[in-house]
Amino acid sequence: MARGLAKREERRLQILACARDAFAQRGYHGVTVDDVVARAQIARGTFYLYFDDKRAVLDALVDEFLKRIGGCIVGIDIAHAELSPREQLRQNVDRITRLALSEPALLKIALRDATGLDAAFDAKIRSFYEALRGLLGASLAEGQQNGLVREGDRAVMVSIGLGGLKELVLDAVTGALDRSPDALVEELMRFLDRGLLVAERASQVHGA
Amino acid sequence: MARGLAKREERRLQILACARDAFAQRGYHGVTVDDVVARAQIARGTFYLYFDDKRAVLDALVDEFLKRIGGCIVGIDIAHAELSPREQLRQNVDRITRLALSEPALLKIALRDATGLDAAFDAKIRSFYEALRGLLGASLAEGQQNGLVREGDRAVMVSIGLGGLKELVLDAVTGALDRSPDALVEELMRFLDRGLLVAERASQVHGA
Amino acid sequence: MARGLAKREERRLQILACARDAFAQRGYHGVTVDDVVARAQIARGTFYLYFDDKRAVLDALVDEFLKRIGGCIVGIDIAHAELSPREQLRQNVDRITRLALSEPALLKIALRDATGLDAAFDAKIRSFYEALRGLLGASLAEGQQNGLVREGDRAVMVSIGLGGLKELVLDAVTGALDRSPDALVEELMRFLDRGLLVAERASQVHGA
Amino acid sequence: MARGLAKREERRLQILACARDAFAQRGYHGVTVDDVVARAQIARGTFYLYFDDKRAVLDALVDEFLKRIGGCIVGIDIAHAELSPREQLRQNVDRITRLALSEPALLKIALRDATGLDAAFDAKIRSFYEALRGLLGASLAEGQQNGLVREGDRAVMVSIGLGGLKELVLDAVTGALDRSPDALVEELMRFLDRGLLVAERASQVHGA
DNA sequence: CATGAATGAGTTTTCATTCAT
DNA sequence: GATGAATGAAAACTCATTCAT
Repeated sequence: MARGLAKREERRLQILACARDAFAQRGYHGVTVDDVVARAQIARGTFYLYFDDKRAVLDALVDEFLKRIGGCIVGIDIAHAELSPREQLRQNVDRITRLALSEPALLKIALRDATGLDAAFDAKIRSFYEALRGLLGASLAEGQQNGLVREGDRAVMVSIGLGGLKELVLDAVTGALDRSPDALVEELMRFLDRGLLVAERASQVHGA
Repeated sequence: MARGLAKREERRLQILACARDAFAQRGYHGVTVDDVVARAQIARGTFYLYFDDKRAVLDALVDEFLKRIGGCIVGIDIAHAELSPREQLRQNVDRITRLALSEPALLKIALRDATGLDAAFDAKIRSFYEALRGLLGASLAEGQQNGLVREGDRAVMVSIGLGGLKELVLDAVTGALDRSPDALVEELMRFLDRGLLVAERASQVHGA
Repeated sequence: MARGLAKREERRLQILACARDAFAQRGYHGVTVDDVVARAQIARGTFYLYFDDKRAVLDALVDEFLKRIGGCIVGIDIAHAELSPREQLRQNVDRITRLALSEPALLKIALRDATGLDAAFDAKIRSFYEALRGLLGASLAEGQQNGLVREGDRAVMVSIGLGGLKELVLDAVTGALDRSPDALVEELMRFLDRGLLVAERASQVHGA
Repeated sequence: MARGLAKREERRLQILACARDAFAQRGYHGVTVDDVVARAQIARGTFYLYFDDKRAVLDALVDEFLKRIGGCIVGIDIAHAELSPREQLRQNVDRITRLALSEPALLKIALRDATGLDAAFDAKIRSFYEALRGLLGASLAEGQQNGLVREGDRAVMVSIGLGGLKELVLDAVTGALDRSPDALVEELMRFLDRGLLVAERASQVHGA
């Protein structure tokens, strides 16, 4: 019985993997259930023994990916004994980046296909983002109170930061940007540390 | 004759506007030609008098939007008489932001639907991005040579900057972020100016 | 007024000619009303000022062609003062062949497209054939009574003869057979001479 | 598995038969896929499990028919031990005639619908005719050399002979000519005897 | 459980015909 | 009369889903 369950789970994962690769290559709408079952070498009907419908596969893939992304995020403890808040942040970014690069297919799917499908799906994605934005916003607030984060509109900061990270890993995964995870993380941290421009600051320094 | 052409163009625009709104609301794949013609209050066949197929409408919408986005971007002249490079950059960002916020539907379509459709479409989008990345990369290089931009991996900087801007305007347009264009632009410029974090730098300064 | 009518007729003929060429090239079903009006350089609506519908054009073309074919056929007068029955037959064949070769487009249309369209059309074609078969059958009967035509199943003879002539002119017109009308007629007559007619041979024998 | 294949072939044949009857009655263009599936009592989608499109059904029907017609044709062996060349020719005609009369629907389709559809189809039909004409022409040439066939333009003879046969079987099948296959064949042979062949006549003359 | 043949709702697209200008 | 934009019925085709074996 346990054996049977394990086998069932195995096949479920096989279907998920095949669907994931297909979705990543041709997009959710460009993939038919036929494509998936052909890759998985199963019969069409079998697919429906494991998933309610085509959408459910995307659901499962995205849910799992979001869960794993969520698992990468560890709240920052300002009073941490060993790690500075910045280092904790860096490790968060590092974990996310490594996960993203290790799952290029899932990343593409989550960022490209998992939006605009239907109301229920959008709500799920949106709720994940809201939660994430809330968490990050709170962290920024705490950081600001402790002088670790500059003053500024936190919601906007979150958008920029998240967008920057998303584009970074997406570009890395689609080949537009061929860098090691380390390089990406370090460069992102520098961005957070200092931004991009020196001119104004220099003049301010001169002016000071 | 001129009258006829004007009328034709008018109807074309009417169809484009209806399709744009439909796409923005339900996504390209969630919209049927029937939906579009119902909105436009025209017959199904009329649609095909103005566009070869559904894809052609998306093409037209995205092409035009990319063209307008491109029109917002003015190369930065370091030797400009009146405007500092930073101010020129700010104006670029400002124009793009205002355009994006003034066309929420097009923005959603361009960022959500215009990818993963088919090879031809992907190639077009990709080529736009490549060109944009090239332009920005070159600007960064020049900025670095002139001490206006900090050292760093320019391709990565471009990804982060573009991603930040994209997410910012998308969040603004989808309601996740309710801010005036001015506020968004100013906050983005602060990000470019200084990044996000102060703690480490402060401690480094203290340590120095 | 007469002028106006002449003009109207002229345009009607122009449309007919364009439709004829289009039908001959691409077949009735492969031709759209658009194709015809484009060739005729008229507006779509104008077409319907001259013909009730697309079928009516085919009707007109085929009717006229059948009428002209019918006009080629002159009943054979056994007691003719100058021309032998065989010569009268030869002239019939000659006229038909020349007409067919002079109107390749109409010939193709009449033999390829004018069948299987709808009941009414089929009935018309069928009635033409029936009349033709009746006429030829009667001629054969008279010929048999007068010893000019060998005994045999007249209906079958008619089928074979008509089929042979049809294929001959069709092959000539489609390029499968590049011969002068004279050559075609002479060869067909030889076929009839030694296969259908006894009179000439008989008389030759008698004369010998 | 073998069972499954047999079942599949059975259904394929069922669809072909229904399409064949529909095409024969209303012509290829007058038949919709819906008509065919209604006759076959299957769902629309099922049709497309067995054929790529409507054209493919016609293709299959015509291909098979042409193959069967081709199978009726046996090259004539002048030195045959038992059968005279004429008898061999008669048997060829007999086989074709019987096949044609046994498949009235296919005959109508092959002769009426299978032309002017599209370039590919036309090319196929044309190539069949060319091959047939080539074969018959060569036979005639050999017959002429051996004094079995009268002198004359062989290509023209072929056209007339083929046309005669085509019209004969078509008339028989459409009801214009109600005769037994034997009667048709005998009458056609008489036509050829006294129109194409010299041997018999020569002997008759000699006998006289 | 697994299969894959069958289903039929849903879309796209064409094109003969109409009608306001 | 002439025009050509607009119409919408009709057809082909796809594909997610079901169900008998």
